[in-house]
Amino acid sequence: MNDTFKALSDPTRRQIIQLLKERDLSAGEIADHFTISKPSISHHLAILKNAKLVRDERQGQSIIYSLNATVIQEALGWFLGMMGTKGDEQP
Amino acid sequence: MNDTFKALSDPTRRQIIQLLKERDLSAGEIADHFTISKPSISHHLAILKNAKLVRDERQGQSIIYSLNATVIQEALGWFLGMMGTKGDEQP
DNA sequence: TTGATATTTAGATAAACATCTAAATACAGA
DNA sequence: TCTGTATTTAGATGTTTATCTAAATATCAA
Repeated sequence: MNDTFKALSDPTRRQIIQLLKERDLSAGEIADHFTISKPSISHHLAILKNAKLVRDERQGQSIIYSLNATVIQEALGWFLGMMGTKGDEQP
Repeated sequence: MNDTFKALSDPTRRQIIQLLKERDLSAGEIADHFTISKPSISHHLAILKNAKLVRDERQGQSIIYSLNATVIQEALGWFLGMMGTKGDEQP
């Protein structure tokens, strides 16, 4: 779960997640939304992939990235449990 | 909001939040839960404080740390919005 | 197979970060 | 006011991280 938080600690990567919330995108399409170089975006994608927050699938020349809904939900739940304030536990 | 995620990207700091979920603690009591030095813990506390995730209040010789419930709730909401998967938006 | 497009890998660099020890500050009690 | 306790600040160090350019790999189309 540490990988998840590390992955989310970078603003570019969070923005990538938000983009993928709209629709699946190729690596190049993702890179087009940023000013940093394609290799840098590729690196960020690798980190997101390693954290299993996104999946990739080759489609011809392109590689299409998509959110891994399952792991996103898991992260959401974990975050809720971690951050939930004192009064939240109901026995 | 970037400060929030940066603050949460470190396992020690997440553990501190979990400790403070139980009850308010002095800096020293917090440090006792870890093997790293007190100055290091102090540094982590400063980062959490800067992100407004915790508050501090001097009480005699000690400084008591507590969760800032408001900001925690905000962070929770922001995270939910950020991570929420595609189907989540209901018009 | 050759050429063009899409993406990643390699290698380098500078900035940010976690950690330490030693010293400074703040407070309480005698 | 002196002493002891609690905490933070300063300064140093090694590691991790984000970024870049150049080169490698993979796929498609002619």
